[in-house]
Amino acid sequence: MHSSEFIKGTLKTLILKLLKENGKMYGYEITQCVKALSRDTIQLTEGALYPSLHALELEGIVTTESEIVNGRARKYYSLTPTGKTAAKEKIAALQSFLQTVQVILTADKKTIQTI
Amino acid sequence: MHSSEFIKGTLKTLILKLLKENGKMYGYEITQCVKALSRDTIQLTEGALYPSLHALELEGIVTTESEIVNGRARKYYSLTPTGKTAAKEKIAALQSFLQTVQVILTADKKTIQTI
DNA sequence: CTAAATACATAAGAAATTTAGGTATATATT
DNA sequence: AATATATACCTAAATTTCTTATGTATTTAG
Repeated sequence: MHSSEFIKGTLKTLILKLLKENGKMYGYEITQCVKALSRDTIQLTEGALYPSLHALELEGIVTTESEIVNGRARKYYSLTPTGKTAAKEKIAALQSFLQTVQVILTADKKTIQTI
Repeated sequence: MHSSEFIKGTLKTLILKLLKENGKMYGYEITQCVKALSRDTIQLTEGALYPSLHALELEGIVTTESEIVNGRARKYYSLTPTGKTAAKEKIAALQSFLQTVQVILTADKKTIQTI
């Protein structure tokens, strides 16, 4: 279960993507979802996740509602109207960026040297 | 020329990729190369680039040689033997990570909700 | 009954980047 | 001739973001 050092900067956008598709999710659920979707290669740390969620709330991107389920507190996060717009933009921007990086990483000598 | 906030964590690996293909490059050349390969969407900042290069040198990943070209000093960076191995690993790791993130970003509701 | 899983949180420290500044030469523009 | 732009390097303070470590608490599995 080799975690990667590359999550930097992508965490918030990944959260927004999951919230966009799932409607609402709670923190622990997000960690498990990312773990499953990444085939156990990305294990979000709680020390990174919760502060990110709190920041998104402060920014007005998400709202929260607390529930007690099976005797345990859960805090559900969902996108605000502003958040939905922001999510679309962020997701598109990240996809575009990833594609650009892929182009660079897969470029061959000729392509790079003819610049 | 909209720069992205996602470069976080990928900078060193991008440098290694370019050095791997080009043999040796100097700082300014790296910024121009990334700019061109990214169609002007990624403009490396010098404040990020030079400290990264210096760190790679300290780590023994790259070595330097200075030259005067057209009356201006250039500092060429190239991979050490250790660096070549490290570069291959880093590049492969980043590609694998990017693919994983792409999978998540392009997953649809059904896929995500059936976890 | 104890460990693991579930579920939240924060805080100190480390790492990486942004922002802003500095130096200097060559070339293109006015 | 003067000025702006491009080339070429560098650093340092502040900020952001993440890791690591720690804490609390309940449920479930062994």
